Amino acid sequence: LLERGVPWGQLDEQADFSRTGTDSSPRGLIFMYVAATRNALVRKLSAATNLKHADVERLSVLCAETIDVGPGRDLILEGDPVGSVHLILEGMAFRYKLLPDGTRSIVALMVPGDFCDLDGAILGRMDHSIATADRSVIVRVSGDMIDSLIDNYPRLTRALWWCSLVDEATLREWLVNVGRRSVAKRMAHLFCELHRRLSAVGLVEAGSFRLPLTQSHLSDILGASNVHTNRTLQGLRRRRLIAFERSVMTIPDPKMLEAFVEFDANYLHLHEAEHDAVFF
Amino acid sequence: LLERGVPWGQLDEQADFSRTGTDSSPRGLIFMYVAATRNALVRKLSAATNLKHADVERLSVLCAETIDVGPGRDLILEGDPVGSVHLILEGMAFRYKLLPDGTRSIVALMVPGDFCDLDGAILGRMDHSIATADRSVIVRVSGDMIDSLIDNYPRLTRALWWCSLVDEATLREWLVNVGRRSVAKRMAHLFCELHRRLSAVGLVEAGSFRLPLTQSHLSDILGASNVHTNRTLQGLRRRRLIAFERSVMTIPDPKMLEAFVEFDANYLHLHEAEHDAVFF
DNA sequence: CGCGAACTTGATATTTGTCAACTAAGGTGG
DNA sequence: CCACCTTAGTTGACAAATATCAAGTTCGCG
Repeated sequence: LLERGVPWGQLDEQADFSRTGTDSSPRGLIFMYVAATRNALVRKLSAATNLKHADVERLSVLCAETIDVGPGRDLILEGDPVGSVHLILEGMAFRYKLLPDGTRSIVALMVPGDFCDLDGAILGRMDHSIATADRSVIVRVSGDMIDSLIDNYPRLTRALWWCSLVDEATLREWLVNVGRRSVAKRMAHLFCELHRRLSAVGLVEAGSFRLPLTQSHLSDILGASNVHTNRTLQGLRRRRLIAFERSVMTIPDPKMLEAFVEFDANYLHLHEAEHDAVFF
Repeated sequence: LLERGVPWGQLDEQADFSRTGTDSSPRGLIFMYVAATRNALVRKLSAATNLKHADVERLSVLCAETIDVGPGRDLILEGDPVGSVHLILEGMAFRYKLLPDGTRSIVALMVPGDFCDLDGAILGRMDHSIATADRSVIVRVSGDMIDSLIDNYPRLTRALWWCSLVDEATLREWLVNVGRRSVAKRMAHLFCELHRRLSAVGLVEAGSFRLPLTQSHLSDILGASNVHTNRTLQGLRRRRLIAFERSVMTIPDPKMLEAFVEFDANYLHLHEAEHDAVFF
């Protein structure tokens, strides 16, 4: 759905009308349609809040400058001041903290449509680091733009705030996960979550999605040792709850996996409200 | 510092000038001074962002209606729609989730100056429950007020957003804590955090603060069993790192406790910026 | 003075971590 | 195209951390 490296600003004339079924739309609506189709962020926000034409246009304008980053690269480090905000367009990134003994703890995964350091921009300084897990296409938005957005676009501000609150809700669920579930269930829960989140942005096909994480990444997400993560993964494979190789995760029966952990997706706040303002 | 049940709006004439050392302040400044002294929220926000006179006044107006709640009472339950927002004035509350098997996981502690369900107000529905840990005085702000605030007070909106981002940062640190530290260190880390947070709102006296949590609460925060929590607590007591009885926590040597867990308070974002706009 | 909740203790079971070796896969220079 | 090298993944044996179970004991309060 997202074509690698094509800035949305240039996509106006490539609109696919199969969904609107009309060619009499004013240019602005075409733009919005393209943006909404191509941009996981706009899609996410539209599902949750009632954005108006001007909001979506403004949001799309933000996304002029994209950068292409290889896998395993730090985007920003703990302690850095934050001047600009990054938004994942393609690929995957993660938030992490290093303990004094060198142990790593991964505290969030970011998929297309997610902001990386919106929090840092408001708080002023990063209290954690961010790195890519995969080759990624990322939009850089200047801090000034965020500031002016807060001053002039209350609906958009609310939408971005909404984003950071969904991140927070996810963090709460991860905390429950690590605090109160066995490693096998933690792992299954993580995979259920990713399945849902990636489905929501159209990145799951036939139960499969790209998951560019090593077992070491998984360990640092789940708070487990590498050895135990390895054995747990094998356990889930043996039960045919998942298949995972070469960075491709396949969940043959999502219902079964969700039943295994009694997964409740409410915390992801997907499809929270029916949107009505984006296309009309 | 906070006198039980006295709405701040009525405190104008009770101002204590010991800190300003002047009696020529215009009435507005007196009001702001009182609000900033009495209201942990205003204090917190002022430390982080540059609020103007009108912002502080607006913030104080929000706090007209207070309610008094006993300990161990649910304020709001998972799944509830959120119509109004609660702010802790006095006491302590916590966020929690219940797993299908009845296990509880506590995912946040709220102290005076913290919002309870600002997240629910923006997201629309609670994805977790909130209960008091102690008898508490709580301000109820209507959702409409929050809405109009977002539309008309961008600086305040940013300040409230800032609050929710600090909550998020705290959640990340809790996740690291539970995922990567032994129970003893988790516990020490929690106590370090509370010491800092309560100090910031003036609730620590001579190394002691009220901590109305049972060992069962602690277990559900730390992701440990009751028995293990009990033994770990005894271990910290034996090493004279803490004293904790009758809901009073005493930390004889905070430096020593912080050294024990290599505590780094950056994530709390206290004293982030020097404020200049509140008193002048 | 008695009752329930909170706390404490010992014995034992389970989960998970650590260590040390080994195998497989992908990438690189000759 | 192969030899090498590095990283990721795998395995078994063992140790440590933590949970569970089943009794107590103490504390606060009516």
